[in-house]
Amino acid sequence: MKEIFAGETPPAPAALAAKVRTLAPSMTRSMQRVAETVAGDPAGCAALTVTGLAERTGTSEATVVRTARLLGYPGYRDLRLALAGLAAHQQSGRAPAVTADIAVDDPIADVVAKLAYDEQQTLADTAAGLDTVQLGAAVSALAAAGRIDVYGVGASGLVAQDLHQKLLRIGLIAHAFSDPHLAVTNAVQLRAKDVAIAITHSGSTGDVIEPLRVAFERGATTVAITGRPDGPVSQYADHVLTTSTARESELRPAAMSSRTSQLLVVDCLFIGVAQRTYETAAPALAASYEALAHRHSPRGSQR
Amino acid sequence: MKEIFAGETPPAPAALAAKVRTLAPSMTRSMQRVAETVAGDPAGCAALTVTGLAERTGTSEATVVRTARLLGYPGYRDLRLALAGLAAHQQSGRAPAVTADIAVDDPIADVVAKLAYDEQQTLADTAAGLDTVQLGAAVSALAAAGRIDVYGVGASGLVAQDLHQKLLRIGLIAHAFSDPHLAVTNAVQLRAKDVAIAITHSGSTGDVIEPLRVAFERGATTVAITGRPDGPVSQYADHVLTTSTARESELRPAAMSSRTSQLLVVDCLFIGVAQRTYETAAPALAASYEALAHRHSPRGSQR
DNA sequence: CCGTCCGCCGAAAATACCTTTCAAAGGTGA
DNA sequence: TCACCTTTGAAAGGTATTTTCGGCGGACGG
Repeated sequence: MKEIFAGETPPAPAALAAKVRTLAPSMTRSMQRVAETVAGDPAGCAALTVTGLAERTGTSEATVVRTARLLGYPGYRDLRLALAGLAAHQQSGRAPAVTADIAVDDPIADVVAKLAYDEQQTLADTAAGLDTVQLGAAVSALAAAGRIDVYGVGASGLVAQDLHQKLLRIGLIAHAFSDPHLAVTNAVQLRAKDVAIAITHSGSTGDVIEPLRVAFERGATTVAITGRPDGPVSQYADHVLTTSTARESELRPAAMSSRTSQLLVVDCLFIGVAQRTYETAAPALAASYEALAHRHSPRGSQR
Repeated sequence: MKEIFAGETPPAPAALAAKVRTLAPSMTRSMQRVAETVAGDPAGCAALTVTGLAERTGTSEATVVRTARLLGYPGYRDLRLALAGLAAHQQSGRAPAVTADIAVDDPIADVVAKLAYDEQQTLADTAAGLDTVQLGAAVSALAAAGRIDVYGVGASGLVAQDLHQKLLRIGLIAHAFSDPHLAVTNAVQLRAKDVAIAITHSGSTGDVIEPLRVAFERGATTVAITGRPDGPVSQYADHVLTTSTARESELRPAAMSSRTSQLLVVDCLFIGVAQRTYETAAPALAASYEALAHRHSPRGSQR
């Protein structure tokens, strides 16, 4: 678990709000105050010195610097620069309207609009926060893998299956496990050239970490897709792909936005692998399409 | 002679290049060098300290500060902040390339951007095209249903399972079938108060239409979630919810965007039902959250 | 051609700001 | 309750920025 955090986050362009949300759970109270203040008013904070921001948040300079570090910057100075950039950025793109939470008495049309907006937001945040270097490394590993195991339980289990289906379609040998026992017993079979992928929003789902650990110890390349890159799962992951965490509410469980985010990551992995293995992937995709065609409207369909 | 410049120029937003040109004649040689460097590469200069910029322009710190003053900023620090903002601004200006298709040789970062953009587009299209009346009717049927069966095969099967999981979470009696035989044999059991939902992008997947037909004939309320509302599946559907179809390409199969679209519809159904059955849904959601909590980070996480 | 003046320039001192260290306060589990 | 670990802010320690100040070079008049 040596340098999991080394270069974990690039300077971060505009996805600051998303990053704050992602990292908030792993922050201490005072750091959260700082992070929220910063995310809430980038422009205002950019004008403040360390001391100023410390006063405004009722904390100390040290805490402000610590927060800046956690957000991926070398120090406060750089956070401040990023803040200035972000301020200029959102100055141009005027604010949207449907930021409100979904309420019990919202008419159905509002629900549609808000959900769509939230999911779009989640996608944007995920894309902005995704470390393309890690992604590229994961793609390379997948493209060269002899065998690929994907672990996920609950809502993440469906994402695991989605990835599984996709990889099969381009001719790779992949398996998806939702059963922790099966996952572990199969993980034991993995060799150095193989790849194991764990999908967990919380980053601390034991049922998923365990098989990844086994795969890691067997020498396989391991990938974690998680919303908590600092969580336990990262200990056994060679490459960590961070999904974004949207605000949740009583009616909108976290599973919903995490799923959207995870699926985007999975899609990126898939496309990336398909590019690398184009020679075999393209015909395989075409073949699977062909094979399905005749299953559409074979019976019935008399107008 | 301190405040000659006080209030002379406002912070200056993005018209820095223009200001440089305007003020250039009144500048001394070294100051012009600094100003031109800054105007030429705002992003690069934003990363430099006073000393760095002084070296790069072959001048001294004092000159850099003097230049910053002349440009209307209190000091170099503020010029640098403005520079960072300007850099971010013109960074965002160059992003219209994402409308293009995903190519085999796209760098991974482009893949991420394009995929995210496409999926966002799909969401917007779906939300815009969704018939809220049909949706409301479907929600009512679900909220009042005694039993709910969901059919979907292939990629749509995962969506069916997603809906299934969600409905279970709020205490409804739901089942998802990917196996056409099981689906049909179970559809026979449905009664008038029950609901059957078929999910098929093509609208003509026989394996899914067949159980829906059975359910329809048994008198259950039937719902179709399809990208082809004019397809055969609609014959047996009381309510048709239309998903949007994004352009697909060789590398990006239709399944990808249809899934995004279907999931949004499913989410809307879920939230809608949760609203209608709030009294029972809220505690059920809370309970399922509670039940899962202790499965997170049971082991590991030393450090 | 020389001397003096004037304004530009940069080295270095002075200051403001940022970062690090360290010890105390607060919380947690045994 | 105690020991231990985490969090936190005060203050020391560094760096970056600003200011000061004297030198340098050109311009102009003698």
